[in-house]
Amino acid sequence: MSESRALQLETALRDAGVRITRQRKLLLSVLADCADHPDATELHRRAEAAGAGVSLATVYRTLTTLQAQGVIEKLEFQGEPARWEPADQHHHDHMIDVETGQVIEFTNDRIERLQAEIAAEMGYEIVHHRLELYVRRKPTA
Amino acid sequence: MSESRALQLETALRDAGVRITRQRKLLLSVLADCADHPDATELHRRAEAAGAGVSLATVYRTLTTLQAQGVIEKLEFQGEPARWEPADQHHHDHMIDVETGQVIEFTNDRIERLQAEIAAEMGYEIVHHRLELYVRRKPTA
DNA sequence: ATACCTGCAAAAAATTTGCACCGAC
DNA sequence: GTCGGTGCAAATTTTTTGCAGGTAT
Repeated sequence: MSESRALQLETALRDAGVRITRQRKLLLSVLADCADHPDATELHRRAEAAGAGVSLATVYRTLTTLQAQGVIEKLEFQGEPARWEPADQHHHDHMIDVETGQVIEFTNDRIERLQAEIAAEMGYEIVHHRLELYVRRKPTA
Repeated sequence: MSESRALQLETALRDAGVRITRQRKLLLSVLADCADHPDATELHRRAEAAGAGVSLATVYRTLTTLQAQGVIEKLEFQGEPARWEPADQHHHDHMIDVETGQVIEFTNDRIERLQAEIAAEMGYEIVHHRLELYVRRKPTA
């Protein structure tokens, strides 16, 4: 399943003129298995753990390439190194639990619409946006 | 005016146990004059331009101190160095014109409320948030 | 007088890049 | 075979820190 997802991407990338090297294959498979939002160093660690070698420089270059192809997305939370996630079909925002560091994804159409309205009112259109809620679990009274 | 604002802050800071040094006075006055959102290097440049000297290390340390005192706020836009703004009485979000880099401040109560609702629905309370709209001027058809 | 602050220069942390070699197509 | 990709190590960029001396209170 995540196996086939990675293969699917390889075809699409090749069609887009991106060469499928051993390192890229490896990173695609590591990314396909991500349930979380790892940074470059962590992805490098996982890739190495998966057996084959990749240099950290190549990890960075590959992430940039895959982002340009729309395959992954870059997340830049407060002051941490950049994290990455497979590009999803549906846009979503992020909630970060400040205690645990856990990242929760969510969507809300009303917020999306309001953002577009606000921009439009001021004569702009949205290219992209970033909404992050830094939260704490509510005390269960 | 911005003169008195800086003096006002000096008193408050002193009361909070923060020593008012020549360098901090200088930075407070530079910050009070900011209509924009400069980064540490830019603040350093302006401070030097204002006559007296400050080391960049001190600029960084002072910014951290002032942030801890709630006097200024740190902005971290996409991949750029951190920028700073005087802490305002009223919270606001930011719109960044991707063509010009211009930063526009805005507020929207409905968005604020929706955010709180979303967090609450999932059992969280918001500690703080970040909403950035990266926008482009709409073609005036 | 005593902390706390500052400058300098070195260290860190994250990411990028030059260059020679290698491998996908 | 060609052109783009990779590894390595060095460079960049932004920010932090150790230490010796300075200064606000």
